[in-house]
Order: sequence, then structure tokens, then C-alpha cells
Amino acid sequence: MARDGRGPSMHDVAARAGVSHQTVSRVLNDFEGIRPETRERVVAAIEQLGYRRNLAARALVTGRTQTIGMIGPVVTDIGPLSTLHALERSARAAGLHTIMTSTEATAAQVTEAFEFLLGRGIDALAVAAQHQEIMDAVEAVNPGIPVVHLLTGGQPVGAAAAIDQNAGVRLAMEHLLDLGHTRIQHVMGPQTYQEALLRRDAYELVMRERGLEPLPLLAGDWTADSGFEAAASLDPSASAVFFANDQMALGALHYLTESGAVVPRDLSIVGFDDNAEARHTVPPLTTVRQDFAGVGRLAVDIVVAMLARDPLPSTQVLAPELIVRYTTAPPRS
Amino acid sequence: MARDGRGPSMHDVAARAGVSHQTVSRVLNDFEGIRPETRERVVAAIEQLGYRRNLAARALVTGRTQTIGMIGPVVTDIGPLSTLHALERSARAAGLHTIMTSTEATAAQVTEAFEFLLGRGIDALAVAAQHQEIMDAVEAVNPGIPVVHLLTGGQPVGAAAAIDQNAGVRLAMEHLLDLGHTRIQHVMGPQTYQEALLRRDAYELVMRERGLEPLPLLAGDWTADSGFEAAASLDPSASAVFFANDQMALGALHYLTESGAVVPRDLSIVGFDDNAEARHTVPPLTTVRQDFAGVGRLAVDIVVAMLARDPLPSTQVLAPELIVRYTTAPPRS
DNA sequence: CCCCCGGCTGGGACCGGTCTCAGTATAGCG
DNA sequence: CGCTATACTGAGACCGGTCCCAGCCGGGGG
Repeated sequence: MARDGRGPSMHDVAARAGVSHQTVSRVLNDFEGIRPETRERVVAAIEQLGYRRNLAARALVTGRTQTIGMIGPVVTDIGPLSTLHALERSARAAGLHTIMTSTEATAAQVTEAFEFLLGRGIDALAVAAQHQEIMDAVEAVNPGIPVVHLLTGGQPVGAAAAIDQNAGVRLAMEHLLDLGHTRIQHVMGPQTYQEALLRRDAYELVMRERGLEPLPLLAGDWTADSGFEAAASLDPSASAVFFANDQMALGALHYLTESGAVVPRDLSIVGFDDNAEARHTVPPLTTVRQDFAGVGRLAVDIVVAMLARDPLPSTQVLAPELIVRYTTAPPRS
Repeated sequence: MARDGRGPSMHDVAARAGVSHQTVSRVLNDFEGIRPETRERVVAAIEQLGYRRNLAARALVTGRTQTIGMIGPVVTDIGPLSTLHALERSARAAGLHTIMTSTEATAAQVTEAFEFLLGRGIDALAVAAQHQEIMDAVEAVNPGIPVVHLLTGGQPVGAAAAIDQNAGVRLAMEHLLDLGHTRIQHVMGPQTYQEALLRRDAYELVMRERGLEPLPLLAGDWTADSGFEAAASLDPSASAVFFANDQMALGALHYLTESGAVVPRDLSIVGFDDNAEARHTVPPLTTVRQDFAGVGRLAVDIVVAMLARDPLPSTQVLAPELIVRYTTAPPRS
């Protein structure tokens, strides 16, 4: 059956099921008038072989693809997207093209997106979705093409391009600690995100290293809204807060200003990401810059190497950078 | 030659150039050892026929596509992207798939992206790039498939789904006028964007309608940075400023706060878009909400209708909505 | 008992490219 | 002048699906 790198074809399925390729086609296209037992045999064969229909062949004969092409603007304000865009540019430079699908971060949807891309014909896949279950889902599809994960935070998950989350948190925390803060609280991202967990763990680690007890954990969902809400529940004894991203810090700044607190006099704030707005919050936000574009470029290097079957360190990690602005100062007392 | 909806094939080119399909293939793949005059004949035939290589056929035989698939997160913070995402969801509901390419907004890059998608096989195209030159470039490719433009602001450009820019500006301006402002300044977006021009024109129109002289025009590039800068050049006599988007308003708020002005007491500010941060600026921003997702859904309706050759009003326009928060108040005096 | 009809299945052409292999001039050499 | 090497071109198979049409089988009607 499957010659060289190619997957099984309709003929392979037909042979295994003991029918003709035509019958397989009919099953796939939900034709009526197929004896149930025949259909079952075909379905079973498809299952066993892991057969996937080749959309290129289909498009060739039907002349239609059932797909809408979209041309969209380049976005660099949002981390993962600027990574994807940098990847696209780098790929072009390497003579490769890219096609993209966006999806909710559920296993089912990612699996569907993956299957679609596979059918459409791709030589490699880059996934920017930092949920554990998604990595598992991608793993489960097992397509036989190189897969590289983006922005995993440096966890070992096969090939990956990431930014060192540990180092980033350490930069933020040590900045606060050096200013003299000891009551530092953390507002984490949603539990489903690897990065949120990594940042939280790093926060707790650094605190313990200094012999400090972590303050009660608060959680948001990355949005400014959730930062606003979290700010209402801050520990009164905290003198500094480390937010897992800039958006939440922005929301918190809103709440704090509204409730009469002055940042950084009353409370120091640190964000994470250094997005485009961070310079323009009031006051401008101290944060940790992540080189999202760099991750995209790195990913292409990895893909190209994997495509050429070059052994390459499969997980590449970039270092973040501390950007000190005006939301941090020594504690008040 | 070209049967039904399909474009010309290699054989058509070969016939016209008086060579074999194989020779055409060699020319396309930059093979050496082709007599210059032969090559020229082939190139000329390709040109005349508007031939485009079918990537599906190529992928079928080579087993490679030279493309990297990307799976990215859903983004709803940024207008055009949430449009694209809504389009993707709606398309799926209609049994259609989508593939996306992002690109700088230059004619050359968009043309390239379009050619690529066309080769890859698409039945329709949605373009979210509001430059005039881009619409022209897309027009020039003339692919013979339905094309729908997104977010054009309601300009007539073939099929389009848009938000009524005129109405949006009118909402913002009339809100300010009703509060008693007469010295209203406008900070527009970059001149290359249709939407920036439309908003500016609408601003001037409304002013003139009320017998008011527009104040000197300022321009930014949509970023918070540029809003910050623009705020430094505001007309001292202005009592209100209408920004062409929220990001610029956010940057301006930063500048104003820093320079001791109190919004809205000293100056009223209105933005445009109602993005996720607008609720959390200090103070929260009065702005005009655009239903970006609605545009995406509308676009699918249009595409489906065009695919079915249903006559449908080709330009669909959605109404924006005024969101009054805390950056507007009556003028001081 | 034969024929026809309908349900189900198979065979082969075809989509538009690329690949392999072979063929035809022309030039170069002895 | 004949033969081989070289430059260029052409013919046909093939990739993996879908389409059209034919064939097989069993059952019901004449």
C-alpha cells in the first residue's frame, strides 16, 4: 500500500474492504443505495488505515474546492499573531507558502482544522495554541508531517519555538524584589493555558527562593475586563502585583485609578508581553517584552530543518527582556 | 480551450504556442535547454491566455505542496480580524471552508497572495484591506470567481460588506454637537485607508452642515503612538476631539493626562471602533461601536449568493452604534 | 419460465499537472 | 562521408479522486 511518504489512497481502502474504489467514493460522499454491511466494511477499512481523502485530487476533477480564500491585514499588536505573521514572512523567504486557519482552542476544533489542512495539502504544521489538550489532540492526529509548536513556554513537546517563561517571570519578579517589595501578588491567566501555569509556577518558585510566601492567587482570562475585576480582589497587604499579561494590567490600572489609588506610589504593577498599548497606559506600564516575531522566524528554521531531515535541537527558546517604565517604585512604608 | 468555468490549461498554452505540454512545463519550471525563441513563444501564450498553473494538479503528482499550515488563535480584539473570524465560522456553518493569508497592504503583495490562493484553489475570495490600490489590484487579477470586499465603508466596489462610516461619524459628531461643542477637531487615520478618508469627509460634511468651519486636520497611523503625538499638536481652541479610532484616542489620553489636562472637563474625546480596551481607558472612552463580526457573517451570505448566481444586493451595509462613556461632557466655558 | 426492472457494484475515462523515456535534428569528430 | 554525442522536444504513464456508464444479481409480473 502506501508508497514512500504518501498516505493510503482510495485504492488501498478498496482493496482492504474487498470492494472497488468507486464504492469507497460512494461511502465517503454519503450516497444512498449501499448495502449496510458493505458500508461498514469500507468504514472499518478507512478507520484501520487512517485513510484521509486527498482534497487536491478531488479539486482537480470537480473544479471546486468549497473554500473561501481570505486576505487579511498584518497584525502585530497581538502576540501570537505577530508570531504567525513573522512565520509567514520567513517562510516566503525560504520559498515556502503558508495557509492559516484560526480556531477556538478546543481539541475538537483544532483536530478538525488540522484534518482540513492536511486534506488541503501541507508539508508541515505550526500550531499556536498553548493548551495542553491541544498539543495532545495534534499528537493524536499523527499525520506524518513535521509539526512545530509555537509559544509553548519552553515545555518539552516535540519540536517547538518558544520564549523562556521562567526567565521572563524572573526578570519581572527580581525587578520588584530589588525595589524592596516582599508582598507581591500574582494575577494569572486562565488555567487552561500552559503559559499561565508556567508563569504562576515561576512566580511561586521565585517567591519561595527568597523565603517569601506567595500571596493568594488571582486569575483572569487575559482580557482587560478580567484585570479590572481581579484588581477589586487584591490582597490589601500587597505592595506590588505581577500580572500575567499587559491587558489585565491595563484593566487593573483602570480600577485602581478609579478607586483613588496612585500607581506606583500606592502599588507597583508589572505586566507581561509589552504590547503596543503598554507604552501608553497611564502611567506607562513596566512589563516584560517577548519577541513574538522572533519565535515565528525560529519556527521556520525548525520546519526547514525537519523537512530536510536535518537533526536540529528541536526546542528553541528565546530570552525575554525587562522594560521598566513608570508603574513600579519602591514600596511605600 | 477553457471549458465551462475552468481556466486555460497547460494544453491550451501548448496548443497556442505550437509546442507540447511538456515544453510548457519545462518553461514554467525554469528548465535549462530550451531554445530562447521557443521559451518566448510559450511565455507569450501564457500571457495571452492568462494561464495560471493549477497547484492541485501539481500537488497531486509531486506529493508536496511547499506550504506550511498554521493553526492560530481566534482573535476578536482587532476589528478586521474578528470580521475574518466571524466569516470563518459562518462559512463552516454553510459547509464552506476558509484559508487565509495575511499580507502587507501593498498592491504587489496582495496580488501575490491572491495568485497563490487562486492556484491553491478557492471558489471565492474575501479581502479585508481597505486601500484603494488594493481593490484595484484585486480587480486587475480578474480571476473569474466571486470577490467580496470587507469593511470598505460602504463605497461602491463590486460586492462588499461594510459598516456605514458616514452614519458612524455622524453619531459621534452629533453627540459632541448636542453637548454644545463647536470647536471640534478631527484626528484622521492614514490617507491610504479608504476608511480614514471616509471618516474625514464625513467629519467635514457634518461640520459644514452646521455652519462650522472644520479645524486643522491632524493625521495618525491608527497606533496609540501616533495618537500620543497628535495630541501634542491639538488646536488650543478645540474643546472636543474626534479620533478616527480608539487606539489613537488611547494614546492621546495618555498625553493629555501627562500634560495635566483633565478629560472630559478640559477636553472631550470620542474614539471609533469600541475595541476591548475602550472600556478601560482612564477615563473610559466614549466611542462608536462597529459590528465587525456582523460584517463577516454578511460576507458569507453574499458569497453564497454569488456562488449560486443569485442576484443579491451586492453591497450590504451595517449600522454602527454610539457608546457613551466618560470622555465627553459639555464644553467648559 | 422468461423478461424486465431496480438495487447495488465495478470499470474506465478524465481532471491538469510532473515524471521518465524516447525521438529528432544538428553539430562534432574521425 | 558516416557515426556518435548533444541539444532540444514530444509521447505517454501516473498521481488520487469523481463522473458516466455498464454489469450483475435477485424478485415480481406476464
